[in-house]
Amino acid sequence: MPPRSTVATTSSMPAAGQRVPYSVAARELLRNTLLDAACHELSSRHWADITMADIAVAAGVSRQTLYKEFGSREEFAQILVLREAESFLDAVEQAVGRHLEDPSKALAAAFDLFLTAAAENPLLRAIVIEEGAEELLALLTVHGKPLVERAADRLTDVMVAGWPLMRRRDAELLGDVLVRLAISYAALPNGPAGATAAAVSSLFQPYVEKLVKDGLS
Amino acid sequence: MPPRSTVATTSSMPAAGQRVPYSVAARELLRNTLLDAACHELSSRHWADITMADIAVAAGVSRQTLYKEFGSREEFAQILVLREAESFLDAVEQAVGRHLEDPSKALAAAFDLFLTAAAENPLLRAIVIEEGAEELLALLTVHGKPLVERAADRLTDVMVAGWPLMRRRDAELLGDVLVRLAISYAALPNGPAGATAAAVSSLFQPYVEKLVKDGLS
DNA sequence: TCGACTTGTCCAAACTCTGGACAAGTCACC
DNA sequence: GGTGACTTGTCCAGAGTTTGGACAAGTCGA
Repeated sequence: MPPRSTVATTSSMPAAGQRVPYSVAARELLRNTLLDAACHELSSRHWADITMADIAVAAGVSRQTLYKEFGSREEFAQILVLREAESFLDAVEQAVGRHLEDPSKALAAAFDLFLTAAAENPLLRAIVIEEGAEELLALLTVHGKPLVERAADRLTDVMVAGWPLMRRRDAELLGDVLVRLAISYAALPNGPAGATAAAVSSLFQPYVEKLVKDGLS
Repeated sequence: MPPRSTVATTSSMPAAGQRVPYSVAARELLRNTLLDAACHELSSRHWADITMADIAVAAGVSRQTLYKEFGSREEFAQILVLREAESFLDAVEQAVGRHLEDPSKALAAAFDLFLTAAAENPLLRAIVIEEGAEELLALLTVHGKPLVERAADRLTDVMVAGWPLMRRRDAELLGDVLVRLAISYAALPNGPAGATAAAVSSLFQPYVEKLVKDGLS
């Protein structure tokens, strides 16, 4: 089995263990092999020092194949970041699911889990701590539209599914705000994860309780 | 993620999570996709009713590719059985490793685990319980040389590694005998797994204790 | 004995990956 | 401010795989 370090399955998780035709699985494997190779390189060098040729070689593939699969260095970086985000979102969804009875606790648990994992994640550490990763940093912030939208969407979906009385437009706002806060605290922590999570959770508690209980807008 | 149902990694398990170049991973994926497809078909039909074309289609690949990868139907079946065996051997090795201090307990635990897993394994059930799998059955018995040798080898290795005083030629005999017994009881159970395991273990206990303690031949 | 079907092999066409080349751009360094 | 070393992104011919259609030989039930 080709091992993926941080992510359980690939992006859109269709009913685990499903039968995938070889051609699809092979393409997925190629993309993951390349993304994995980049992650691996990142553990020893700065993003700015890693060339497309390095990544191709590390994946055991030609530079041409890399370009064919991900149009440009920019796109490659974008997808690298998005893939990592999916694994965080998987974890966050599970955390929320474990506290459906208490939205405030769910929020705190998800935030705590996210910040703790973020502090340990190799890719995020490379972006946040080290120099020479400005290009990647931009993908979380000024060029982070795809990331924020995708994350807010998934967060919205899990909230609407878990708390049916909550209106979608309220969940959308909350999702967007929470994602932005999460990224901010991941990029620039402010004390231990648990404390930040508790603080943010207490701040949103009244609002969330209201939405969940009587669905007011 | 390309899902393998029963086996954790592919045969010769090299230090999990190791970086594999794409071309190698892709070939492995192709083989596993085909073997998985066959397993899947076996859960609804007899082996004799499954054509090579069925397997190729189920894997999303041409019949030609299947033949190129595994010369013939015979070879394919052989490798299907051997792959399943590797997953059993992984489990058995772990069971032995958990009881290194008491060889008799190790033997009983491994035998128990093997028989229990064998009773539930879809491929083995297809061979043992259903009609129309004679071709596969032969691969465990009259044509089972590759299987028995491979299993005995791995068992020998784990014993020699775990109990250094044991002589290799004694371990080889013991490995061979145990594998043959295990196959026999898997094919034709004789009471519950635990009871069989305990009985076999008690039978071998004096011999094993002697080999482990003073390495006499 | 016939017809339907399978296995195993062949081949040309389609597709994918490779590796060498090149223009355009960046950047350190003189 | 120019030079050389290096990277990105694109191109292309050639190598390697996969495909699908075809066929001989064999099996098996009717």
